[in-house]
Amino acid sequence: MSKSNNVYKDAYNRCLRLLDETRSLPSEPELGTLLGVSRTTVRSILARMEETGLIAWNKRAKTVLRDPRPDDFFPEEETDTLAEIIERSFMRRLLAGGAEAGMQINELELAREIGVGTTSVREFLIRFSRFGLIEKRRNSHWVLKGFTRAFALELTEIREMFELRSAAAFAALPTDSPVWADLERLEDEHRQLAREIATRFNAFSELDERFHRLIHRASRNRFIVDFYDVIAMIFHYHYQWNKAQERERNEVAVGEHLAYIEALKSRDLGKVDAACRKHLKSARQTLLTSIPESRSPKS
Amino acid sequence: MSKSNNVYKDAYNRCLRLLDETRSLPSEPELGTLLGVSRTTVRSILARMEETGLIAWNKRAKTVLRDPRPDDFFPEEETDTLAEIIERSFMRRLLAGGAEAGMQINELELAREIGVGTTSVREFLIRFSRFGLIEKRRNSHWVLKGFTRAFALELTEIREMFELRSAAAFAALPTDSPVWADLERLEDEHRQLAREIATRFNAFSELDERFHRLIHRASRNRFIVDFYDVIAMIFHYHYQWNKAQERERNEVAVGEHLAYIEALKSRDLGKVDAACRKHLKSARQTLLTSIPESRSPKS
DNA sequence: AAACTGTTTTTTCACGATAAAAGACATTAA
DNA sequence: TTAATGTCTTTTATCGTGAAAAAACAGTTT
Repeated sequence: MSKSNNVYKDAYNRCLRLLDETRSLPSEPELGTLLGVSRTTVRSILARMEETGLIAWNKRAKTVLRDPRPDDFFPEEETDTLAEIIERSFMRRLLAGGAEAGMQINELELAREIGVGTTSVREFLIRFSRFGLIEKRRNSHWVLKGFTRAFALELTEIREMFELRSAAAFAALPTDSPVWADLERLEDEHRQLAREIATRFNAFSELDERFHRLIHRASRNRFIVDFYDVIAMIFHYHYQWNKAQERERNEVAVGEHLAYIEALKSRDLGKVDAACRKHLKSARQTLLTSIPESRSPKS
Repeated sequence: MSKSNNVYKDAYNRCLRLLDETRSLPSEPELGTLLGVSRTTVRSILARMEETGLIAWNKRAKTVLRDPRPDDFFPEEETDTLAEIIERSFMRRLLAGGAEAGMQINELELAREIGVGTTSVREFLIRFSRFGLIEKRRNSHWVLKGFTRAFALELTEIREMFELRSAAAFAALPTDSPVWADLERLEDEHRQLAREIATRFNAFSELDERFHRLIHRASRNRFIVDFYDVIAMIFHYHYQWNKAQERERNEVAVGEHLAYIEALKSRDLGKVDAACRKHLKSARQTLLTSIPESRSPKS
């Protein structure tokens, strides 16, 4: 089977959505940058669109013939990367109980269960290892360290250290820095969400990530910026896992973000520190309450 | 070729050194734990030792017949892991000039040049990416970010944050904690080295790593402990690269370590902070002076 | 019966091969 | 003569395969 063409399928679907807006498509290189793929892939997309009668394609002329129908799209699940598929499978197993700390992870078994080659699983595990949840025994298997209370505490300790520093750096940024406009925009989005919190509360997690990433970027330190990947990953699955009082939690968080933004805009380091601390404290609390008490944390 | 038997060869060599000390070898499982390999490998080793007339092997009886000769050993280079070989090759290219920031890395070319499969190179690059020196373009090549001044500054910023916190945690450890004995032992080694600094100054880098790892471990935070891998890696190659004034630098560092150890033993947080800061500052300076001025740091 | 040795099965590690995707080069149109 | 299209080459992503190494099982010895 060697390689799935999910890049093509995903780009094709995104290109279909473009069709609604225009009567004719731009040049191949332009489409390429627009979709984030190479011209080779763009041409496959165009070829198929011609075949299915969506467009007429002759050299530079790419005229839209009809609007895309639902069945023109490739099914969602065929557009995922292998890495995403493996990650989801792995996290499901990890969170859906029975994942005791110390348990060993079998590459071959995982690969068979997901229906992929061992190489992909190996590469996934290597990439995943930086999240601190698994560990490799030299020349041997991987060991699961478990999504425990200790893990959450270690993670949040670093997070707090990094974010306090980033927030301070943010506040010290010159007034003409473009981040202030970004912050303004995020503030608007927060206010909007606050108004519609009753119905749109699940839109928070995405906004949360963008907000914190903006702040972390102010540190101008790749290790701090990269570490947010760990946090984002954990919170991503945590949100899916723990739906208890989601609406209330998010409402509180939006309020804290707004206060935090206010503090940043004041550029008063004392206020920034206080607002940041307050938010991080409740974020930690949220994470901690969702973790079941650890059983017997051995070695 | 599929897989080299470097585990066997390395364990065999180490086992040869064991032969000098005893008249007969222990049981297979015991040898296994001693050498850190499985019983399967132990049996291969014993089989070969019997063949070459080093021992007589009959079930439990493994009597040493003669002392090992130099030519009994496998050549050193055959005992390295593929990962080590790739890392060395890669770092040599990276440090030996011509490694401009922004340059792209070609898996296939690297693999061919080193004479290994692409899979091993890919896995190496994924593992190596956490050091922050390279970055992956989705569905495409890796990009070298370069061993620049900016990199060194970002690295040391985190290092200082982590070490100051770890040192404070260390000083707060209860008196009956085993780390105090470890520290005592390290202090002795430092004193010894200080006395013989003229001849043994290159023994410092190994001692340095052990000392700092001991301190970082006091943080009881996996992210802090793991981050020392990044530091260790950089300093390892940095030591090989920059030999200028090595003796003087190391002499100074040993002195700083001793003051640092003294401060830790006093358990006075103010003193610890001061000693730690002082040492980290000069460590940063050392690293920075060895990096040539960056040319044009783009994007 | 506890700990060892002998044997078999399973898993990890690394390779070469192949389709997807990217990239480079040659050609043509505006 | 610039920027597109058409064509060809190279690189990346993924798999199946096989040897090395680990692990499990079964039979022995003390």
